[in-house]
Amino acid sequence: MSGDQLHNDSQIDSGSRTNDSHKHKDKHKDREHKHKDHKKDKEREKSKHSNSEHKDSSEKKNKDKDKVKHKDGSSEKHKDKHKDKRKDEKSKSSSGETKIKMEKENGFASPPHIKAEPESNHCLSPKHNKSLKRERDDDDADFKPKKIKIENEKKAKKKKQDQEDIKPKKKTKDKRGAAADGKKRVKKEPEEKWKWWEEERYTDGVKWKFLEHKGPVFAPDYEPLPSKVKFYYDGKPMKLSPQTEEVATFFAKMLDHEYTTKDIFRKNFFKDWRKEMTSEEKSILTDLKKCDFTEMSEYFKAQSEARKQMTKEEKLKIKEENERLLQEYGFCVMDNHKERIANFRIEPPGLFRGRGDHPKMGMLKRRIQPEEIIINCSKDSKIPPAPAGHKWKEVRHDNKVTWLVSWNENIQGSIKYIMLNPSSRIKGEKDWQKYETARKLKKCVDRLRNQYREDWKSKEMKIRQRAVALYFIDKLALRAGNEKEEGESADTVGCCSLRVEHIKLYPEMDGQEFVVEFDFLGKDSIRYYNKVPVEKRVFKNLQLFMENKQPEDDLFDRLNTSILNKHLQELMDGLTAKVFRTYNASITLQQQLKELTNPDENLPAKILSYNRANRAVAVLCNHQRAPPKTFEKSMQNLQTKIDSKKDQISASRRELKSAKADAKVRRDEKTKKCVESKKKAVQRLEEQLMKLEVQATDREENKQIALGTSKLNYLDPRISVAWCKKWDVPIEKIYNKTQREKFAWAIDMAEEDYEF
DNA sequence: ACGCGGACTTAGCAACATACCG
DNA sequence: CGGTATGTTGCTAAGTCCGCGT
Repeated sequence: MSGDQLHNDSQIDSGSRTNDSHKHKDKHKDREHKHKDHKKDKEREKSKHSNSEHKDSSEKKNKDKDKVKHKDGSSEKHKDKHKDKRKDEKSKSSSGETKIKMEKENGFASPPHIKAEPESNHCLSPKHNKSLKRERDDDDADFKPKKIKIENEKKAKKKKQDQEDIKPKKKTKDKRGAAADGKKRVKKEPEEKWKWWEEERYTDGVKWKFLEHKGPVFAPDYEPLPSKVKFYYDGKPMKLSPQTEEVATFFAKMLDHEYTTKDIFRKNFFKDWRKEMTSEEKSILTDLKKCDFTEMSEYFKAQSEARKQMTKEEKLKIKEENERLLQEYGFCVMDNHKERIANFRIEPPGLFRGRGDHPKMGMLKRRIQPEEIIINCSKDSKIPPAPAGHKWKEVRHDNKVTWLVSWNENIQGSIKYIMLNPSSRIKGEKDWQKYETARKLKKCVDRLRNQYREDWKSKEMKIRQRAVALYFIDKLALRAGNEKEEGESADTVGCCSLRVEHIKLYPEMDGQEFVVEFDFLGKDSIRYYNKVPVEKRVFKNLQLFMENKQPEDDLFDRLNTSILNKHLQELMDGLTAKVFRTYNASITLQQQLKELTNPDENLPAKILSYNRANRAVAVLCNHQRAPPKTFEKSMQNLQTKIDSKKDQISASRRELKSAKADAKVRRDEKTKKCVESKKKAVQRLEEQLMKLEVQATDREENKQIALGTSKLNYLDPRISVAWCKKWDVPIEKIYNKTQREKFAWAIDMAEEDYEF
């Protein structure tokens, strides 16, 4: 019934769909889909275990009586770019055999135990969330930065450090901290840290009232090579003009990287290099193959070797110089407070290397001149001077944005910015708000889920697609998937931009029904591979969406991120696709922590539990990393240690035994004591062994999973802080110094009973 | 609606710094 | 004390999403 029905229905509209889903703009000439880079992806490949379904109570009662059709007039606009054969070897990717065992950890993020709280209105009502705190009074009279509170941070810090270095009386003060971060120079923060989270916030898009900074630091000028370092063309030495030589050095420095052997890289490089050449050079240097950079390359290797061999003093000097630069340019004043800048250096010139199969790899990233720089600061601030003999492109005073400096980048034509550090108020507030939005989603996620399940039955194709896509985003934490211009970057996709070739449907597989196999490259060309059983209705819809389409056609041809987000916005104020990732990540952490933490276990075991919870999130979000180069070896080392520890234990046991025997015979105080101490020794060793084993497990499980990204971007830090408080785990075990700075707000405000 | 520029978040990797081991 | 394993920071590419102009 429903199947046939659907089928028929779909034919009604398949006409129109097929029509345009097959007309392709021909802008996509061809792209050679080589995907050589797949090696890496393969290595990382893993199969995620299937996730459990949302509760699917209402399943049976919905028959597919509805008609599916496109609303006529509905934009027949297809995202019909992908014509060419993007078929590539992906298919041969053996389905996830490498898999990382994670059992339920990677389960679907929605915990069953969250009951629907009764505030649908909460979510519906637009614009009511307003602020976490009172609004900031905007006519705040004395908001001008007359006095800068933390102005002496620098000095204070310095002094502190000195102190520290001199007399390590740190222990008293920072006993908990000492363990986790450096024992010696525990850098002290300035006494009273500014708690911006206790202040009112701006409304109406104003980001600051006062902003002063020193401008960017430019890349050092090019220093020509010593004349003894030769470049050869066709076997003959050739002196290059400085600009030409500079670009040549970029290539030389990459010589032993694999990508200098790639055609696209070489082609792009050579084309851009030639643009830098004098006409004479241009006429001579016509073939990259005849260019010999090896002497240059050797020279740079020697240089970096020499750098490593520098004496302590030399190194210290460099360090001091860097520190000076940081102190001068690394901070700004924003609204009365000195704040750290994230990236105060302009990106130096070099050869572009995108990630994955990037069509622009090898292109020359130009050196940026002051004349290309836009400075943003407040009118009444001291405007940073341009370098001598130069001027800025523009100085503007836009307090509706957060950046201090911007420039255009020549590879993608995008804008680059200098902005503040994550510890800054402006970033922190935003981050906090992000988690508040996710918590708001928590309150209405059940309603939303019911909604999209209903929409699977809609008669409008567009709505069905939207609903299925949303299901994926929710269940699998996929990214939204904006359209990308073809040929501008690597061919990667997200949910809305999935193509037919990226999924395979299996009505039945390994005893499970309705399995969808995903295999595509996502952000940063990281492979997403997963086999998921889905609800029947989803499965049927997918079949419908795929009817009469080519592999390179869009799966959701009536959907894009803008349509989806518009819909989400209507369901909940502030809701967009990425909120689901945040929500599902955070709720998974919370729930996993609850599940995995064993109150009786010791500290290392608790931390392992935390890492496992964290890992469950990383798996959900597909945060992968290349296995560390030294992984096997370090694993082996650890095993050796474990083995020797075991030996020690048995030796120690034997001693204990004989001591006991001895004690039985001699029955004096001394031997008794001896037994006791042997007993202790065994215990201690066993504890050490445990710790090592835990470490080994942790590391093994972490082989190709990156925890950092989720920790930094997806997990409400208050969950972690609360967990630490609850179980008496020092926060330093979970967050390093940078992370503690970024999450200072959460550390300060979350209590042990915090609920996401 | 749509396409695009702009602003801002999220991402993995490499270089660097520090802890650790023999 | 030097060399290596491990943790941290810097770097910048690659996403998301919004708002504007058409």
